[in-house]
Amino acid sequence: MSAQRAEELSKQFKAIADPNRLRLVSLISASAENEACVCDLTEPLNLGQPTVSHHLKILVDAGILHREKRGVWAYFSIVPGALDALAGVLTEPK
Amino acid sequence: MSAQRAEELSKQFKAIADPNRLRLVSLISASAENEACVCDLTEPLNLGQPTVSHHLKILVDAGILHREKRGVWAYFSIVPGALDALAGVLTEPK
DNA sequence: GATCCATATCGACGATTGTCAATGTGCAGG
DNA sequence: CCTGCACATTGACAATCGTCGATATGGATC
Repeated sequence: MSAQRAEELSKQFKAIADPNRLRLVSLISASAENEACVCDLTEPLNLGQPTVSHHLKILVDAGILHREKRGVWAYFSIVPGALDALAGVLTEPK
Repeated sequence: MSAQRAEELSKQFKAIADPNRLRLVSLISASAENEACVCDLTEPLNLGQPTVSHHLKILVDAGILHREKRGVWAYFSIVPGALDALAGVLTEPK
C-alpha cells in the first residue's frame, strides 16, 4: 500500500474512529428515512449542538455522510457504498 | 449502538486509522508467512525503531495483531478474523 | 423590518497523539 | 562475564483533537 493511499484511507477511518461519530452513523442509518437532522442527534448523544455539528462536518468531509439542506433543517444521510468501500479495504488489506 | 459498544469499536478503529499503521498491517498480511518482525518494517516506513514498536503495540492492544517472541526476534501476525469483524460493523451499522 | 429557530462558525481550553533521542531488557555468541 | 543485537520503554515535544460558550448566518413567520 502506497503512502498516499494510506493517507487517504486514514482520513476516512479517522472520521469513524470516534465513539460519538460511530453512534452518529448508527443513529442515522437506523432512523426512519435513513436521514436525520442535527436536532434529532443532539439529545441521544448528550452533546451540545455545536459539537454535533462539528462531528457531522468531519463525516461529510470524509465522504461518509451527505448533507442536504431543506428549509431551516439540514438532513444528513449515509453516502451509498461509502461504508462498504471501507469494509472492503479491511477484508483484503494486501 | 450503546455508548460502551461505541467506545470498544472506537479503540479498534483508532488503531487502524493512522497511515503508518495501515501500512503496517498491509505489509504484514502481504509478507511471506503472514508475519514480520520489527526490523523488516522499519525501513519501508522510513520510521525509527521505537516508533514502529510503538505502533505495533497499539495494534496488539487493540486485538488486531498477535505478537510472538522467538529468540531475539518478535514476530507479528494478524489475528484471524479481527479485520473481518471490523468490516462487518461497517456493512451493517444498525 | 423584527423576531424566532436550526444550524454553522469561531476562539479557547485541556486531552490525546505521533515522533524522536536516550535508555532499559533479555537473549545469544565468544 | 562481556559484548552485540533486536526490541521495549521512558520522557519530552509539537501537533492534532474533542468539547464548550459565544457569535454569526439564513430561512420562516409575524
